[in-house]
Amino acid sequence: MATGRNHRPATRSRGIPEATVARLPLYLRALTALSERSVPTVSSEELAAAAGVNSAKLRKDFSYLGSYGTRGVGYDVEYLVYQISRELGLTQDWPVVIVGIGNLGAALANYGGFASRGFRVASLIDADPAMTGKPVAGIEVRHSDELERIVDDNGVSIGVIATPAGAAQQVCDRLVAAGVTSILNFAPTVLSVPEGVDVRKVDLSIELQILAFHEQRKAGELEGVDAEPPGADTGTPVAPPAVSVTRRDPGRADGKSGDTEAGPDGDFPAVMPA
Amino acid sequence: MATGRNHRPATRSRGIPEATVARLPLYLRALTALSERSVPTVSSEELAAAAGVNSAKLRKDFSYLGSYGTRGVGYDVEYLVYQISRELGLTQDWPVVIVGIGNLGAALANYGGFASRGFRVASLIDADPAMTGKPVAGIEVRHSDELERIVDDNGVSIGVIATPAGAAQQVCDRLVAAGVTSILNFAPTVLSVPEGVDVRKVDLSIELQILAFHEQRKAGELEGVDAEPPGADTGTPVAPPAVSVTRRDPGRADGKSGDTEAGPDGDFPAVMPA
DNA sequence: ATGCCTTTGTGAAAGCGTGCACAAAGATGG
DNA sequence: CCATCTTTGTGCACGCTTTCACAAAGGCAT
Repeated sequence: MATGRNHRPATRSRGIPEATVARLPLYLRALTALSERSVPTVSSEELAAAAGVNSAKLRKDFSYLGSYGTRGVGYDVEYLVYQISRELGLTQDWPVVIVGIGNLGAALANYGGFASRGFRVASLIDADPAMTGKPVAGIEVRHSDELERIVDDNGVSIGVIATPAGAAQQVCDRLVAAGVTSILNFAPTVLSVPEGVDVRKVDLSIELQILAFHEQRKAGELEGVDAEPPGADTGTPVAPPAVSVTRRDPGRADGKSGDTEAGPDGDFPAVMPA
Repeated sequence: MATGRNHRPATRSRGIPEATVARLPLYLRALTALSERSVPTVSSEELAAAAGVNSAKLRKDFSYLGSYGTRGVGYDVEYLVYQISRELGLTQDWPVVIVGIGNLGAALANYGGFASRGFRVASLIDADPAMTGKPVAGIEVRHSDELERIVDDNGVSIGVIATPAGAAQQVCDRLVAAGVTSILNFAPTVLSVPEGVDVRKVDLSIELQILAFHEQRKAGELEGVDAEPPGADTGTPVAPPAVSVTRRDPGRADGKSGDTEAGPDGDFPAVMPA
């Protein structure tokens, strides 16, 4: 679930629970779709279905924002779009820098819609001198030497880290020192930041592994394959057969097993490094 | 937070809480790093610090797996790596298909390390005939007409959707019909799937919006800027000024505001469409 | 105007997750 | 063999989240 640091009461921020905040973007998306179809009002039931949540939960979520509905009718779509946008801080412009223009960084930069919801790519930054000056998504990549100046000049408070894991903490430190107070981290590392800085993490590796867990569970439920009785205490902790076993993929017998960071695997550091 | 569907008791799967499962990959990563440095054992305190969690939580998490530690010493790194890998189902090979080879799909495919943790890219699939046959990351892109056959031939049970939002549900339906039972969705849509199919969602848009919320809150705490007293009931729901206001960016006055899907914004559908 | 019907907003309760604090377990040194 | 010290495993309490269920509110038809 890509959670950030949680060294705070979880429900800071004037009453609105963290869980609710995390769902507001979901509602906003559903509402925007309705708005584009010129739907004037929507009931909690309908909107909840569109957002994929329980209607009672949705009503309670909205109740934290205020009483924006009309009993017997529902919610005014446009009004709610505005209220949620305002609550999320999307009615203002957020300049964002992306650090690490590898495959992922480039993909992010290429997404033109970045600008369409209050976020604006102020700059792309990469440490590789070969990248400097190269245009990506119409923006010239700038060298990381300029990081501090870029952040300062543009008043950037949100930074996206798409570097290899090894560089992430250092980049993070520099961003924070330069004034960034919110970081979206794609690198597979636990970033340590000072109090007051928010970090959120997106990690495909983790998502896939969670899916694999459930998938295995599903497979094991049907037939007791490989399932090894849970309570079965193996007694003395015996050393495992090897780091990885039971691969049924015959090929790929090259030596590149241990994927150390900055390894040979392209420059897609944010994903699948486990 | 990229949560999947939650129409289940949350703590299904033989006792192991969902929250614990979500942290296992984190522990695994930290342990793998220790293993590479040939560290033989680690205490819950050290490992917790490396994984960025509370040590009590970590111990409780491990207690669901069994008693794999030694009091007074800690945990055997290799043994724990093996146990967690096994629990997550990473000791077997998971063939994965990626559907939608736009910027993001290509970025995912290019990540060589995909294979390094039990996941193997079985095939890349795209609906655009112009893409068919083109090699991406050394794998030929195949046309979506072949989707069913590919899934069937390779015994694929995990699918990654990186298509535009408009195509996601359709792709999802076809994947499920073909036998896929776990889906990682990068498209900004709520997918509806039959019972027994797991969906997890990764959504940069949502993460950024959550950051913006906290950022705004931080800014508002210092000075009462724009903060509008929370309890202030505006009385009758007045229509909002406009969909977006208060942008302080002077430029970008083009007409592309509403980003409908399949819009002009490149092919990075999975991110920032809100 | 009145009554009915729909839908919101919200107490209250149940369910989870987290973190404290400590007893039990095992290693280690004498 | 015993004492001490470290570290695990877990009972317990607390707080956040979710869900239920229903009264209050408002529209609408007659």
